[in-house]
Amino acid sequence: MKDTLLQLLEQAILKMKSDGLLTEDFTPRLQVTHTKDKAHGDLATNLAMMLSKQVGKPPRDIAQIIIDALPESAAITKVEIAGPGFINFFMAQDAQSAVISEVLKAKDTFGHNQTGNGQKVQVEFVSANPTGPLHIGHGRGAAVGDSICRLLEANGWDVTAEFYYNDAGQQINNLALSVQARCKDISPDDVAWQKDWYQGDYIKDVADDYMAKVKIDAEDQHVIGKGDPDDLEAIRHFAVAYLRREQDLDLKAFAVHFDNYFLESSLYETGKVEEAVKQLVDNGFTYEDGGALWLKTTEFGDDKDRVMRKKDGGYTYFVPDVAYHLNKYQRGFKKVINEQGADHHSTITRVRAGLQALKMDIPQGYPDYVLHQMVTVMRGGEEVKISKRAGSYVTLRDLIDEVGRDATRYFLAARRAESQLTFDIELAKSQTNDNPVYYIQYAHARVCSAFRKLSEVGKSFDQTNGLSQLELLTLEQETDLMDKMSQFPELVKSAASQCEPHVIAHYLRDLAALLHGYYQIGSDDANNRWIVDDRNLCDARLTLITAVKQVISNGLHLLGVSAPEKM
RNA sequence: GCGCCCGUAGCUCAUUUGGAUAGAGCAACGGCCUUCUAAGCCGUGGGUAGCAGGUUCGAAUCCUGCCGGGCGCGCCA
Repeated sequence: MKDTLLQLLEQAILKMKSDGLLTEDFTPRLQVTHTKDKAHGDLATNLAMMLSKQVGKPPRDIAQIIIDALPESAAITKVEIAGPGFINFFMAQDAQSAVISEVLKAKDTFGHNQTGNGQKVQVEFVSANPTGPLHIGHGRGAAVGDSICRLLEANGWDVTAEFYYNDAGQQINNLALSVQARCKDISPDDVAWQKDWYQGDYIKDVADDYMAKVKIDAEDQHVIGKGDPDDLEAIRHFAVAYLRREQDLDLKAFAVHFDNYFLESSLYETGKVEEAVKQLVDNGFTYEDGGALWLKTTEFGDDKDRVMRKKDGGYTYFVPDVAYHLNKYQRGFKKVINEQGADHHSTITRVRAGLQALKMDIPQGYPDYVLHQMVTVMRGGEEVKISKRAGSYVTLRDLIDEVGRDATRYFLAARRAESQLTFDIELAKSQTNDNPVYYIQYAHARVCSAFRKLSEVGKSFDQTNGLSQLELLTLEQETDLMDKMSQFPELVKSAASQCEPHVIAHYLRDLAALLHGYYQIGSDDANNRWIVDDRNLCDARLTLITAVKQVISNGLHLLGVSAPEKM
């Protein structure tokens, strides 16, 4: 419907150009929006106001010129000039109902497009260090990142979801030392316990399994506990595998899938870190000071230079990160999106600076970042403090077990990433109308329920007939649903380009509300029920709600939330 | 102190890239089950969009300065 209007407006602009009202090289960015208020018609454009300066006439006069230049179309029943110069379009009922057959034809691909044109894009998210179970912050990253992947796929991109394991460096040493201490029955209360060791109970579990020579089957490694508390290397290997497996299980429970797991350690093993460092040194962007090697990140917008190689000879964390992102680029990912917690935002400047300093013609803004702000967990009105060291934190797995996967994913993806998020466990758990997840799922289930009722009362549904009777759908609730569904494709497009999955959540809430309202008018007046005696009207209505059910299902899928048939 | 993010109804949040009278849900209040699922619907009240300027036909949205909150500012990751 919107596309039809856009084409008509383009023709009008061409005509205005040939009439000499617009210069040939002027191509305005056409904007057609769905109106909020039905008194303003179905669609509206601000074109006249945008052309005002170029043409040198008042917007309302230009609006009239545009209308005169507009080709005749059966899709439009009325055009009005309103307010400061909006042009409002009232669309014909059959132009509105066309969306229903589009949905039913495209089914689970309705709303999809080919904007990405099959190009490769990599989304890196979660990337938790293998030093402990995933917590709710990782959960937010998982929910948002996975949803971005689904959105990009729906927009025709060739998506690779990647998890980067920082399995090298000091923190892994601390992990190994913590486990070793536990193997030797040293507990956090003992004086021998170092303050930067990990205290959580899970460390004890790792130590027990290591000593008991348990076999660990992680995603791509299989390790058997050696049982020797003095072999730190064996402990390290075992602990990393153990925690990777735990994280894999967390992600599986969360229905988040990764195409590739990338190990930081592999960058050292293949010499990629050394290569990158050499390149940076050769390009003259480094210097030695105080026994350390520095990168001149200030030449790329940083507020101070950063140490690359410490006095002790080890590299700081962002050096392998630079090598890693060079590797992404060399793997052919011209577009890369990194979804991370905002507490790591200072790495952005460093990684980008490092990539520029390599002089490998990597574009300046590479890679893209989506940063999510911190999550606060509330339980019974009290904030649950998250402390990894103390081990007193809500793990993602606990949350999924207690709240459920669908609700957890929905709540974590339903807010803009940049805003701080309060996760209320009681609210997410509640199976009442407070909870938007169930509200939306119920709308889906309600349609399914209607079809179960249909067969109970011995009636049947003829969708082909329904599609030929759509003109019977003239109730306000019916045209509202059509209008809402027709917005879904645009939303999928903008949500992907902006990396904003939360708009899908809000859209679904609105669509579900319209569906529930449509159901309800059948209670007030039996003539308005979905299942009615009039065969044609019944088929038409059931065709409409079948389409709505499909769109809800498609939207929920983008969020990784299930669409139950029954609740 | 410096950098990034945020500030919209009592609470949690939207606002389709600058559009029309800023919208939902929850909470409060009043209605609706002889029903295709009441996990639902309808109605009422609730706003100086942190504050002050600026940009323009038009600003919650863009710019500047304050105020408030979060995160970061390590030769940790």
